[in-house]
Amino acid sequence: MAKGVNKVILLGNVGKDPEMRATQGGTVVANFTLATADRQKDQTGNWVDKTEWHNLIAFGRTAEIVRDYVKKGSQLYIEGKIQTRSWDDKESGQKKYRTEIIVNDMSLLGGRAGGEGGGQYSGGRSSGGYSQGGGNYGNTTSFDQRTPQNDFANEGITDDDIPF
Amino acid sequence: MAKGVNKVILLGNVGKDPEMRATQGGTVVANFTLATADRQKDQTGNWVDKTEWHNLIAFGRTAEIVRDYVKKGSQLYIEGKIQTRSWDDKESGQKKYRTEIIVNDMSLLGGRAGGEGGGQYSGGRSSGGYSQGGGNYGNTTSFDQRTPQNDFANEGITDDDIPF
Amino acid sequence: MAKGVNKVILLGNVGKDPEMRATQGGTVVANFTLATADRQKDQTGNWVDKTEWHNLIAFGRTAEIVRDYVKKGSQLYIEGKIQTRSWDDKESGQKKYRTEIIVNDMSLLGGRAGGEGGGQYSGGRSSGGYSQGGGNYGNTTSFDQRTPQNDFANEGITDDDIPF
Amino acid sequence: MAKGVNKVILLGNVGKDPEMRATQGGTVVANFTLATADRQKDQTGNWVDKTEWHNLIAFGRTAEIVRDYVKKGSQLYIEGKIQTRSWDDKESGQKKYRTEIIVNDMSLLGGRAGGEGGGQYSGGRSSGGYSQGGGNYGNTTSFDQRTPQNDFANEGITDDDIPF
DNA sequence: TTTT
DNA sequence: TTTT
Repeated sequence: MAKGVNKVILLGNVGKDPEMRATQGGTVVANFTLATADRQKDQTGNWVDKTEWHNLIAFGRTAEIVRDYVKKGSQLYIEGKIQTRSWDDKESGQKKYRTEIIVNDMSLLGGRAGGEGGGQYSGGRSSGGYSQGGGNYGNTTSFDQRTPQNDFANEGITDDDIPF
Repeated sequence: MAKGVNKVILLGNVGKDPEMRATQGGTVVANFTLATADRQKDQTGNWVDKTEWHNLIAFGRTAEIVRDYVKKGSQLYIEGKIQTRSWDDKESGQKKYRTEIIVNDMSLLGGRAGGEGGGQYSGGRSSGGYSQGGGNYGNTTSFDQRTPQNDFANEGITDDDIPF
Repeated sequence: MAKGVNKVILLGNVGKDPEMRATQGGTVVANFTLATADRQKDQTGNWVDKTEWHNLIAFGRTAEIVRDYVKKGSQLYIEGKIQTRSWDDKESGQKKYRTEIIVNDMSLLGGRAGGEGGGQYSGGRSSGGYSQGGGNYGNTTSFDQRTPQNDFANEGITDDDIPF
Repeated sequence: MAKGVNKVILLGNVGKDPEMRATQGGTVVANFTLATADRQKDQTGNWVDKTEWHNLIAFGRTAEIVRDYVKKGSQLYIEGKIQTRSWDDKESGQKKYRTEIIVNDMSLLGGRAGGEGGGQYSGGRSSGGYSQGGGNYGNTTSFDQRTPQNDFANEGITDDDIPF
């Protein structure tokens, strides 16, 4: 089979500084949110602004770029795909779902990124460049990967969920 | 403001015959699922097929076309946007989320649509054509809209959620 | 039939201030160019930058927004479709082709647009809003529409080419 | 730099059997046309069908798949980018332009492909897989690559135009 | 002809 | 939680 298309294009602003993690296998993972502003008519026919929030996740080289250049407020263009993970919530016993956009391509736009100057990066196909070995960035960056195997424990993510 | 983009492009096959409903206001609503097949490498480097399921929702004129032409197995091209609704689950008291693709454009492809011949339709921008008045299709179609106001009660949808 | 898709997504910078014209029927028309930067490998395996130039054309309400907010240097996100027009070149007698992107949606990004402050606009579906009657903007804007019927004479465009 | 996006999505039918060629360097090249059907309003407000023809070009592994599975009538989903080449026409001395869609991704749909059964293929990112060495397909396929270096001579294409 |  |  394999004749599907699952493509997402987003342009919006980052809600918070990305959260950096790593898998057991050492793959860098970045989680962040993106707000896309929409304008639509309400029942009375008035135009109202509506913000949709998206959960984004990046892996490997793309995640490293997110770590280095993306921050709260950054304006981003994103290409990715939709993925819904599910797991059994330990507390309630209920099945839980979380829909995320896996980032494949990215362009940092000229938005007022939080701080000091803002990097400029446009991701390519990240062709073959995923650094899966994990690196020595542990103590030079802001995230703690001492126990990466537990990072997603509460929502059941494992290395099996890494899409490559 | 309002410089966001929230766009989804899907190409896949419909999982079940669409479920038809209507809002209190009489807007026709179609819910269905779409499977997009993907091929990705697993940890051992082998190519494995993976199917992603998407929840789709169409309104008004688009929903009527879904009702008339889309069935289990239909191969569809879809353009839409991502929307995540949330509500408080009455049983568990937990906050629940459901991410859906709101269908804006649609093309029926030549896939093996369930049955007798298959309609052919390519949705345009549905330009101004949403029939919000509800119609007299109640007893000529397969869905029961006697109590449309209750259709989404279990997941908290109201006319406020209709995006136009 | 009608099951086609013809969609273009561009993100880049405007090359020159837009040229404004009008058709005989009074529809405002904006022509401008957009540069999209690409990075690709050359034969020796080095990454080289390459700029692709696109001819964009907007009509009606969208053209008015281009006129009012877009200038040389503006960073734009564009959605549109590809259209190739052909005509017989009067001088050489040869068939000539010109491929253009018809702009359907547009978002002005935070790029350093030429001048004084820069407007912010994100085009919607231009839903039903094309002002086809022509207006009294003749002497309040920078373009001269006294003889609109001649504007495209050299490349054979007529009102028939306006896609709506 | 390098924050551009140049993306094309097409869904339509192939106009003729693809023409296969090869560059001096041995890269397989496929040229074909794709028709996308559109429905738009004419001046009198009637809906008229309009077909837009696109020139497509595929390289390497993607071209081989085109050669093996695509034929006149095939229904295709395409992702690619726009590229305009220019050269000086030797006869008239005029500058000539040709806009093409470079195919990056492709899905064969269930349309009535010319003949005997139709292959099924969905191109991935063709990640790193372009076979640039040329192969021994010379006498097993329908195209003659004895003098590949001359194939594009009349429109000035060289290996420099191959985008990788 | 743009942009970084 | 972003942005204008």
